[in-house]
Amino acid sequence: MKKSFAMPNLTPAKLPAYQQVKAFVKAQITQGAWRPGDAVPSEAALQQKFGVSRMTINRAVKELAVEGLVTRVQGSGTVVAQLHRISSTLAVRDIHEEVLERGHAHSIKIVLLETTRANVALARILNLRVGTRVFHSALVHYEDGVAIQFEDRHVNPASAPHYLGNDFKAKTPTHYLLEHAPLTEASYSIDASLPSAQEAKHLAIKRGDPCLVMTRRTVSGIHVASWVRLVYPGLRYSFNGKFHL
Amino acid sequence: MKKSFAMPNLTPAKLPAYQQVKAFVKAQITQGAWRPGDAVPSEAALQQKFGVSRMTINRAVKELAVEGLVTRVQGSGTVVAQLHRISSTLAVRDIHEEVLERGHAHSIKIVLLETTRANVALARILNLRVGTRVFHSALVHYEDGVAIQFEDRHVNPASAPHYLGNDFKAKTPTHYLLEHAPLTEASYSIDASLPSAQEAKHLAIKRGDPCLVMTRRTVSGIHVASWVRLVYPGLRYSFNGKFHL
DNA sequence: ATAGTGTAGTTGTCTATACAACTTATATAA
DNA sequence: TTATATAAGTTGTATAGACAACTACACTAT
Repeated sequence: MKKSFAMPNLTPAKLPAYQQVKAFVKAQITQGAWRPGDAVPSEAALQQKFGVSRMTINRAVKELAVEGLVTRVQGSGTVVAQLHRISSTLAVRDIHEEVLERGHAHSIKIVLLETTRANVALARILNLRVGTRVFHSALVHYEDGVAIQFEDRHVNPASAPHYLGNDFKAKTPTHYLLEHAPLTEASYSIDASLPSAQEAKHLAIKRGDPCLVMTRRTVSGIHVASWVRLVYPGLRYSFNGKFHL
Repeated sequence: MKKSFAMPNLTPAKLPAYQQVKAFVKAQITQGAWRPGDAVPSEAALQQKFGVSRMTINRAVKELAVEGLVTRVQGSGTVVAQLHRISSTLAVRDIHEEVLERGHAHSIKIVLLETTRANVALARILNLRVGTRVFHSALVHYEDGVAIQFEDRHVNPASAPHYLGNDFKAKTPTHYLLEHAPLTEASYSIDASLPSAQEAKHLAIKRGDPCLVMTRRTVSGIHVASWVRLVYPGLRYSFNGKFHL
């Protein structure tokens, strides 16, 4: 007899013990019974209450701490966290895949591919000496023929010496770099600003149309691998996120 | 003798075993020895290698999975994750505290406080019937006298029946709502757009100056608690995030 | 008053073991 | 060929216990 027949399991299965403990604590916080700053019962107390081992309680509360619902201090205790966080994971990922996932066609126009030399500002960003050779690429990404992103990127040759040899029509810069320069660190900034004349032209928008601009600096090992400015037409694009207890 | 004298502890203390395991796996990924899609050794294999109990290995790899570096499938195994994530935690927090943390003075100007009735769009957002009473507040936040945020908020009376009775000069809407309507769910969207005439006036910017706009919808228990539009002058404000392996 | 000591309570780490749940590949039977 | 069953391997959950590390507080000696 197939197990799936014997146990249709239409009713949700009993939750693991540690999940039940988590759910209980969450409920107290959600319903306002325990307010920010209030003490959460000690592991020993919860162990008594639920009749499970301390390791199980520890796992539950530790996970809640990772999720930011409670704050733990060794030797002192656990309290309900002061602020609820929207944990939004921003993926450093290939826009090619993003577009395909939406069921649309992705295409690229190459605007510029060159080797140039770092000026003062770029040298500081990439942590290089002024005048060092750096690669420079600029391209436009289209979703179903509509321009959605202007990508202006500078790459440190020490991280990806054959960057310019890539066929960007087949493999995006992001894809190439994730392959050839494993990411160890990244920082980004999201601004609103107006496009440059070049950006406006390639995105087919007016100079006065606001844009979302993400600048991102990625580190691979000991080198700053790349610095990129991604310009999105503000009227066609937004960053979204969600959070739930 | 004080312990801090006896043990200056200038050399970093020996890491816990699970941290060492995590560091090892991270290093393999960082250095490119294990590439996305590659299999990570089984817990049994790592247990052999490090000579620790399986629980310790399990903790290490499980945490790496939470951090998004590896993907685990019960019964199958662990593989290096395909895409590295920028884990940026966006805090739903009081701008009052934010400003104070920067060592600046925070002040508020109340633009509008009223009770109104939900139109079709607002009713759908707040999950109410058209015509239901809702609270409406609009205010400007200043940092050292400079306008940094225009806050336009609609609140569901079912979640915070005494919202309008709050002294907003003393307690911001965010603060009040976090206290009176514990957050259970939130979703947000970040756009670039131009300010309305009213927003431009209160933020002391030009109609053509781009703005970062965050719209946020918060849920408390069974009710949609509030919907808010936060307008930041794009030339003075940005959202930042960081990620590291 | 001040500094140090001790103690109880709390969280952090780790072990050795056990069984459950699931995947994959192989062997077997219809 | 097509199901079905079996087995081996892997991760998920849970236990009971132990010791370490740290905090907070009361107490003591100076």
